[in-house]
Amino acid sequence: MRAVRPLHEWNLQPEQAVALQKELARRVIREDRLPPQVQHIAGVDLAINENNGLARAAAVLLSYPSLQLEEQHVYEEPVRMEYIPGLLSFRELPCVLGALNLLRQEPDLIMVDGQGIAHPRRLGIASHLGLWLDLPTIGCAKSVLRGHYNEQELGETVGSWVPLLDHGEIIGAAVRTREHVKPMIISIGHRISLETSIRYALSCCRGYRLPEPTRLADRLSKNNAYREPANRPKEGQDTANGAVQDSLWQ
DNA sequence: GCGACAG
DNA sequence: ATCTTGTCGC
Repeated sequence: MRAVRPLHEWNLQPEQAVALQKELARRVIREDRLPPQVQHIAGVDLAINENNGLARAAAVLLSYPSLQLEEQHVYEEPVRMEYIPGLLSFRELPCVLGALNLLRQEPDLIMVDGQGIAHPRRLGIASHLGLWLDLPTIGCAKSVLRGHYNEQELGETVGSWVPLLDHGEIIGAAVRTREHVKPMIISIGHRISLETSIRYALSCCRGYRLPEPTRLADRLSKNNAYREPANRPKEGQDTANGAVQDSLWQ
């Protein structure tokens, strides 16, 4: 993907990061500023391997609306910061950017595993990423960080949704992406409206709770992460080698 | 002081 | 995020 101008430093103290978030939040665009024809949607996620201290980010690119997988990349680097609620982007974004940088095709829209503006300072990881790349983004979280919604009024059928409210302000929506399953928390990331965000989130679902972009990125970030079965001889491998390795197991 | 707290 | 077996329901 094209190179972008860094917005700021990443290695900041928590209080500096908080101050920066307040500053950046003012730049988030909450209206639709995306191509009339969205043809490619990217999904990103990150997993951590506690065995080696590495964070592995995954970026996938899907065609839209067909949702065919066109690209998938992973990028690893050491975990740089502990998890602090509200400061997730400072822990995960540098690595996520590394994965997105491997894309050949620039996406029209990016879906992120986490909040957009449904955040204490209105700058969740999706919004932060959108500002950094100046691309439309949507926050697709599995749970609430900030705000509340009325569970009673949320229907059980796919497509129903209720607003996520923070002291009366609408900061997102609880969206039923799958029947009888906990709703996704969808919020504006950047350069998109809430209504449009919900529309894309739903049109990217294929029978699972998570929209495909995020679901596939989530899977990719975990699958390659520390999953090499021990010495299992492969087809066509020298039998003598297998014998030697078998003996080493004794 | 107590509760809440993306991933 | 990660751990972790069975279990309830469409």
